[in-house]
Amino acid sequence: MEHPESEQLKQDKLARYAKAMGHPVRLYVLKVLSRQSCCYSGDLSDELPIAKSTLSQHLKELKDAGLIQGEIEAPKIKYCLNRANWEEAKSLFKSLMEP
Amino acid sequence: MEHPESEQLKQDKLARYAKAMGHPVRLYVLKVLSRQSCCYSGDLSDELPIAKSTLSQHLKELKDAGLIQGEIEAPKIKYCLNRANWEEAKSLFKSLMEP
DNA sequence: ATCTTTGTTCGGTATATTACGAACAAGGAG
DNA sequence: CTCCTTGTTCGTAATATACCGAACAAAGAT
Repeated sequence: MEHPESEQLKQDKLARYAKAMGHPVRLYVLKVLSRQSCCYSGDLSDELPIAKSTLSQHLKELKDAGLIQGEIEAPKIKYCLNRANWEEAKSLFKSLMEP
Repeated sequence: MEHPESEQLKQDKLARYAKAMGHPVRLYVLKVLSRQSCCYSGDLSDELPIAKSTLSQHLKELKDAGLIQGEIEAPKIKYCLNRANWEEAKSLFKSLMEP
């Protein structure tokens, strides 16, 4: 019997998730999204003391890491957690920290 | 009744922990240490395909983030998890991901 | 006192991150 | 069509990260 996924691969995945979470702004976004279904970029922009373009960059990083996803709802964009990957991240953190 | 610690502060702490965990090598070190009490830098060096100096840098980052601590046991250095902070990190991740 | 082992620190380089404002798209409103 | 709103992308700059080999420091071994 072997692993369906190598430890190495899991490690790299978790590192990727952790890295994406390694900034206060991105963590804030994730917190908001984990507590409500979705939100608009503008909502976040109102609450955060950073330029729109900077926020956009952070959202892109979260998207690239697979933690969130955006859906166009013109003229806005609705952001939600990527639930599947969020659960995966949770499970990877758990198995690291609660062996 | 209020928070003994502001949400903001917790967020920043978690971001700091997450950032420290955001690299495969550092994650590997943490995994090893979470499964055995301690280890020596040399043990890690043998298993990792990176220069000693690079490993040393990663260990320093983990130390600066408060996740590990080193104890001199000449001529080696024994590294252990910083249990208190490890538990704190665990709890912060939990409260983010399992609200 | 010299050698050896173990790690850290230094110097250097390449790449990545964070941030901003200005310019640019996309699409609804008037 | 022209304006307005919403976000992204571009250009740029400062700082941080990741990595290596060489030099250095500490302390036990010979």
